[in-house]
Amino acid sequence: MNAAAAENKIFHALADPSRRAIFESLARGEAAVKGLTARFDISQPAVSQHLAALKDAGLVNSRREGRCVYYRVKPRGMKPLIDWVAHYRVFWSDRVDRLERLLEKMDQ
Amino acid sequence: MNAAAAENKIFHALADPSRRAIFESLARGEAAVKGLTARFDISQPAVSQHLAALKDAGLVNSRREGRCVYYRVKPRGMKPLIDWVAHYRVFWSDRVDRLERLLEKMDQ
DNA sequence: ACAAAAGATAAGCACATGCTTATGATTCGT
DNA sequence: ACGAATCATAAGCATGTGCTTATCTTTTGT
Repeated sequence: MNAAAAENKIFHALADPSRRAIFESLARGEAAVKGLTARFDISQPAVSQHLAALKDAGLVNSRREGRCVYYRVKPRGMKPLIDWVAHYRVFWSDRVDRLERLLEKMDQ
Repeated sequence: MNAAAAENKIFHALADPSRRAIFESLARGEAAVKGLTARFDISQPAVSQHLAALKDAGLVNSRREGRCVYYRVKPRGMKPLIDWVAHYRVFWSDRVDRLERLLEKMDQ
């Protein structure tokens, strides 16, 4: 999958408020579909569909344990988003820019 | 406008491929509606509507000069997006997280 | 083996969205 | 003053999207 396609899926996945809320919830810790359904005021299928979109975007992973399926944030899932934003870092702040340069030095 | 509303508008604005392409084009330099319409294979009203969405999200500014309206990237427009991403930087790599703390020390 | 639990998938529906064409509002050139 | 140029807005339409209920699959407990 090229970069543009990855950006598309990630931006699309995070554009929906419910989906972003689920992702933010997962960022605070692993959770099963049952648990997520309890927190948000939408049906279980709706949660599963959102999770499928997040997974397709590479933002989350799933792990089956018996009847339950636990979802968790994929560590480097947001990398395409980071890279896209970093491409326009010239418009942010000098501090982030310095962070970038420092990272490059440490990579060497 | 609270942070959540700003995130919503920005993610929504950048979720559409055409709109993101227009934004990326503006990132390479200021442009008028006429010029953008020439580059992208959509009608002028479509371009204007996309620009309105980008402007509503705080991502671009506009400047009128005679009959032409020039759009350009708003310097800190992506800050809400940066902040949102930074909030989950713990999932990128531990290295980045440590560097962030190091940078904070250096700021003092 | 059977029923319940947990989740994924299918079908359908109300609504949002991105595009078009048509038109309105300003501004420039002559 | 008048027509052309530039852009914004309105109206309409085809498609996409998020939600629901219903159902299927898999697994657990008894």
